[in-house]
Amino acid sequence: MNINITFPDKSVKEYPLNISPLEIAESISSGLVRQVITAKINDKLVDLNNKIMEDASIELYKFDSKEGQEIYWHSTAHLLAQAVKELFPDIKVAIGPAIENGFYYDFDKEIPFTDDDLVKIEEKMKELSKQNLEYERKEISREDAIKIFSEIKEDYKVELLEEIPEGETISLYSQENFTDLCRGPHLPHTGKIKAIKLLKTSGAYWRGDEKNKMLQRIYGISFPSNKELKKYLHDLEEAKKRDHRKIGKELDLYSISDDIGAGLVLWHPNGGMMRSIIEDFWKEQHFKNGYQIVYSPHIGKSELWETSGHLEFFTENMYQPIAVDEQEYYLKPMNCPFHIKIYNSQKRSYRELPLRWAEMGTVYRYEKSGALHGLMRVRGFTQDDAHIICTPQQLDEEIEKVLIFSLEMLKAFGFKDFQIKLSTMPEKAVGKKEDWDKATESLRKALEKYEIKYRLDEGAGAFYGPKIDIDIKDALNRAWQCSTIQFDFNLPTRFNMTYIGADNNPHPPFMIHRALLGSIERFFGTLIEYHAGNFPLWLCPIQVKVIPISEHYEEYAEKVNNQLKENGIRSEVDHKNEKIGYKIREAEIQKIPYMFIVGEKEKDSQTVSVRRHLKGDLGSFKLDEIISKIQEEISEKI
RNA sequence: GCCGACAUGGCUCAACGGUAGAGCACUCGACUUGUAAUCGAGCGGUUGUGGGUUCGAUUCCUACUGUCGGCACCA
Repeated sequence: MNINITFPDKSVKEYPLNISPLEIAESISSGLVRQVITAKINDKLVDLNNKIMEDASIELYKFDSKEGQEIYWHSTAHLLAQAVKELFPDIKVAIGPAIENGFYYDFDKEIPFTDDDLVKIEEKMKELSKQNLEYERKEISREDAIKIFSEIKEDYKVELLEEIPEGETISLYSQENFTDLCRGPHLPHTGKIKAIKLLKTSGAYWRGDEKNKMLQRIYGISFPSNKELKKYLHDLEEAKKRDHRKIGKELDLYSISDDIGAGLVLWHPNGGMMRSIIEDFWKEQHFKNGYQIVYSPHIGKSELWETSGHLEFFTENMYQPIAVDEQEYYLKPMNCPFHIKIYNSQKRSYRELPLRWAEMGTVYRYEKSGALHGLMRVRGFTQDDAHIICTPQQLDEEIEKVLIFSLEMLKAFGFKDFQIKLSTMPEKAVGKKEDWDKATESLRKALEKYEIKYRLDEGAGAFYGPKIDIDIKDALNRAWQCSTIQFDFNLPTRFNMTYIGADNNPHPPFMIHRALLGSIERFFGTLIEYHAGNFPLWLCPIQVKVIPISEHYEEYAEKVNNQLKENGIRSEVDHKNEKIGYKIREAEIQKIPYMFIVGEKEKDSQTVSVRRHLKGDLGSFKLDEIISKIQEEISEKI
């Protein structure tokens, strides 16, 4: 008896009943047999030896697909666990999934793994992979599975099994004498795993809960060829060169000093210049978008933070109070209470709304030491904060406006690649359900109206309201939340905010917190990594370095420099008594976009020889000509 | 906060149970230079901080501080 197999291109071929995806691959090409990792039969991923018992659609996946990689890495995780169990029979295994880049496996081991252990484990994995051990699937009852894992004292597996709902298929995968609870599918055998690298170890809580035991995690990656592994490791090294902490030091942008305190940032003149440009642009854009600027102090009395609820809910993130005149003052962890106080300073009419109040507000939060990270996670930072206070009728329009504003802002700085998520009501929340629904709906509508791709994060909203967050990834692919648009159903009530409606009655307004860049510090960190320090011209602290060939041309160099300055271009003359090659090298390392080389020729013809960072010599230009070219580049923000 | 690793001049890094060395940077001198490092000399460190072991520690132990990689947190 035969069955019909439909391929992704809609072509249909006839095969004998009980044929496997691997056999189908064999019928196509030997190259495919070598490369195929998994198959989707009727939209379900299966092992390659899975028998097909009816007419079906098929899709074969190689390592170049997301599906293929996931299965490949997941199988490598099993191989890792097998190797670890062989070397350390007493440890217990927990879980080991594939992740975005590679895989990990968590183990319960009293003494953490050492670097030497890692080397040994990797060797063992390679040894096991050469043995072409088959990944065998077996479906069994829950009782039997619990029995099996209880006998071998794999408590974590038993715990997982006990939580699998009744009636669900339970499958085990074994290679040789190692058996793991797993949904699968897997590679046909370990021999498919050619190149393996264990990357790092770390502690990780069982089931991601701080209250649980800390397990030992091993991260790794694998590829079908050594060449791909090498490339991956090379790319990783390259990515590390874009680290804002490294570039921040090299370009003298900022520093963080132990003597001042962890997570407290010093902005050096170069970084300060960039920050000032960013802030000027920010302010200009806010005025254009109907915002008003407010300012508020860095500290406030304890009563304020009691009213706001921060002392109750946020206290472990706040610095200790300062006692003055029998009063306690706290450094502000947020700006909102101050903006609300401005609002409450007079009776508000619906005719005034919406109000959009923005502030570059510097806040202090006591972040846990382990959370600190360069500019990305600090203890003192300046939020580009704003609060929008409006009526329910104005909600949709305000959300749309702020969403578009925020995307335009990121685009102005060159960001094209970011992830947007919509977070909805968590289990513990304040405020009326109907307000939550209205607000969430408003956020969702705005995203959909502009066809913005987003991920729905159910239950991940703040306790006080739903939100849209925009994450930007750093050089090592770690996501950092920058923009955020959050509703607040907590503070307006706590501070009893109202406006007088057309009906002459007081009504509670809607309040939206939003930060477009997030914080200047974090945003600057992502900006550095995104551009690898090769900033768009308009942001560069020094745009042109005028480099005289020798001391004889310093006068002409100064003349050029002055003309650049008069035209609003940030320039400097290199007065060092060095050869031209040295000075160019230095300017290149400093990533200065334009170098004007001036010597005899240039002086005589009143020109400059232009070199562009990373591009090289552009030839000779009349000064006016290159100045207008640069001005154009600056105004276009490219 | 938790797990692990690490901490040497401004920077990058070396060395050692017997009180530290290189390159770059910086200063001075010579050279007067044509698109990624000219040569020479000099300056610069009580080896993160405190305690302990030792005849002697920067090296070994310990606590703290900080950094790095994860985990957790992220109003």
